Amino acid sequence: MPATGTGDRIAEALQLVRGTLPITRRVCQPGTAIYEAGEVFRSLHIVHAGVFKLVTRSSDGREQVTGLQFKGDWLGFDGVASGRHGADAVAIDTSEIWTVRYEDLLRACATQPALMHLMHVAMSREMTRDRDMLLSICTLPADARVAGFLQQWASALAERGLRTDQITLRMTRAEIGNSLGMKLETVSRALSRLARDGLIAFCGTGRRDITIPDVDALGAIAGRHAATLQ
Amino acid sequence: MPATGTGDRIAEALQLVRGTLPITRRVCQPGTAIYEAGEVFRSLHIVHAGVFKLVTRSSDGREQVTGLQFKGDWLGFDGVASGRHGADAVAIDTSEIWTVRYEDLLRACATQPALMHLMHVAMSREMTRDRDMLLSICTLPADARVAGFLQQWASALAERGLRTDQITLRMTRAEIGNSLGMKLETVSRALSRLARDGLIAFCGTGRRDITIPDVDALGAIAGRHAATLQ
DNA sequence: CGAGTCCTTGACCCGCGTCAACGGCCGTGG
DNA sequence: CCACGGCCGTTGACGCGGGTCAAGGACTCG
Repeated sequence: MPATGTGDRIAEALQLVRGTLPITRRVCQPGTAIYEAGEVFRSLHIVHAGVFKLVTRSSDGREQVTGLQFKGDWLGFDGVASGRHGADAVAIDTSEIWTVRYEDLLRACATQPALMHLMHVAMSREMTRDRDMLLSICTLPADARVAGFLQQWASALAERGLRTDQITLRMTRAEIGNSLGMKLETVSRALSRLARDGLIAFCGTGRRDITIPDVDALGAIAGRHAATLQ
Repeated sequence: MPATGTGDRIAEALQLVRGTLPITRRVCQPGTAIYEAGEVFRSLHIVHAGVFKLVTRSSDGREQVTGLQFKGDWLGFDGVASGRHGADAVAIDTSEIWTVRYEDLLRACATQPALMHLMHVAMSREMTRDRDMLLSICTLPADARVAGFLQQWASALAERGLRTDQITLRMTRAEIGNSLGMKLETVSRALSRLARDGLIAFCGTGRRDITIPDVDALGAIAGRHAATLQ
């Protein structure tokens, strides 16, 4: 499958960063944290391969997956405001991360407007995504949220030119549930219902590999529910 | 009550922007929208007085309050990524807004690192706030969310040096509920329970003016619930 | 004084959380 | 080789928090 326009944009962005800044690369195994909440903020990171989850914690022990970052997404913006990170960034797949010192980035931005805009776009996109997430969680029932999650995952892969005919979820049911504001049993049931209705199909031995015959049909089930509201 | 450290920071930030950029000022009545979802993005806005809500909408008619912005907060970042706004920004009180063209801002940032950092801090803070919101909504029961909402509102006022002994909620129960992911009846019941337990008290004729004898006690009820989880 | 909006409170119900049992897949060690 | 325990996923039964529906009170603006 050829890279899409968005995929090209991501590649260009990565090029631009690599061309204008000193970066360090690092490969991470699933489970390793790039940074953790409370750590002093010094650097930003760009996902070059793999997937990361952002985990926000409260002082009393509650925790919440507040974002999933794919290739081209940035990590670490949460530290800019206070000088300390506000979440953990954990690899959920074998991943490669590029790291740039925030200081270097600021300096480079002064002479490279394109670079600055790039960063702003990344932050802006992330804010929009967070809000869409909030919208889904607050207004959709469990099944639609799971369907939306799969659709988002699939389109994230598609944008990056990766195969979407067969998808391997790199998260447990509990993690998916946490990121969607529901419990693991609810995720399991939702997936079973989606499979029964033919919107997805499990393949392979484990139950983490799925195929999505029609991505748009998945996205439509959110709308279908909303329609019954009126 | 004297301005706190944070209040000073906000004042300084406003000074810096006004000193280095052409801005336009505008006073808004409650209900007026600074921008709406879908509009072409050209400018950023800084709240100079009053309160704004951000309303995110889905294509099928669901809508969600995804943020409240007080003095010193910025509006419009959601438009940077795509060139179009992704939400409505609506005044919920008589407010004054300062507007700067994004283009001008970028130019000024090239020579004024402090200005650039200021903007980054504002974006970063907003992302952190969004995620804390998600955490609350996904992990706390209704009463604790309402308590947290009041606490946040009170501390937003306190940071800006405004009186917090008596607070006027500038939103209907429906709006509060929407922003917290619950229905207006649930908000009403939660407030009644908080009042019965002495954590808040209604004052004045309408039921929008409340006093909070102990702000920290309000914040603690979230933790109290979390403690029972273990 | 009437209409409209907002808020409160009760009664009922349902989606999802909780608890529990069970099966599959893995790595480890006898 | 199989036995074992740990983790993950599925499914059922049941209960509860909060959504839904409905009635009524308080305030505001004509």
